[in-house]
Amino acid sequence: MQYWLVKSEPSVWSWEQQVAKGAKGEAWTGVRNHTAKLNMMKMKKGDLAFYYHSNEGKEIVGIAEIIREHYPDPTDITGKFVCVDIKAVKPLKTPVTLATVKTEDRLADMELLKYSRLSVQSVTPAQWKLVCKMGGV
DNA sequence: GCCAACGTTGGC
DNA sequence: GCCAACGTTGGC
Repeated sequence: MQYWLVKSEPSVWSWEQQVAKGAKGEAWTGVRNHTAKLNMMKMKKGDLAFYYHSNEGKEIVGIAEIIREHYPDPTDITGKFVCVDIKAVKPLKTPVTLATVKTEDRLADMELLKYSRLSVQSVTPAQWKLVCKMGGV
């Protein structure tokens, strides 16, 4: 069981849209970065991921579950990139903002702070627990 | 295979 | 809107 963090601009694909898809979930497409791709290829069915809103909000808003492991991204004409299917599990009671993450010493190593441009990141179990606690879950 | 130029992302 | 970080492209 591994933990992840996926990022989306709410104006492109928001948590609310993800929730509206329900248990069927939605393909997480459009990733065009090889580091992110490698992370997606490591994802297993049942793994959990934080759902982060970039640009607007800049906060972790919810928890999603990987419901289908990687397969070729249908939106990628070159066939090089992959996607996974995810579904919304539950929202954080209190969204954890980027500013809050920055003030927490124990989260100083989060990839969110180190590699701000990476759209699919891994999260350690310790980081996962702490962010859940901070988010009221 | 190096590296400069350029494009994109995302925080501020 | 600016800029830093970083990925990609293309000339040599």
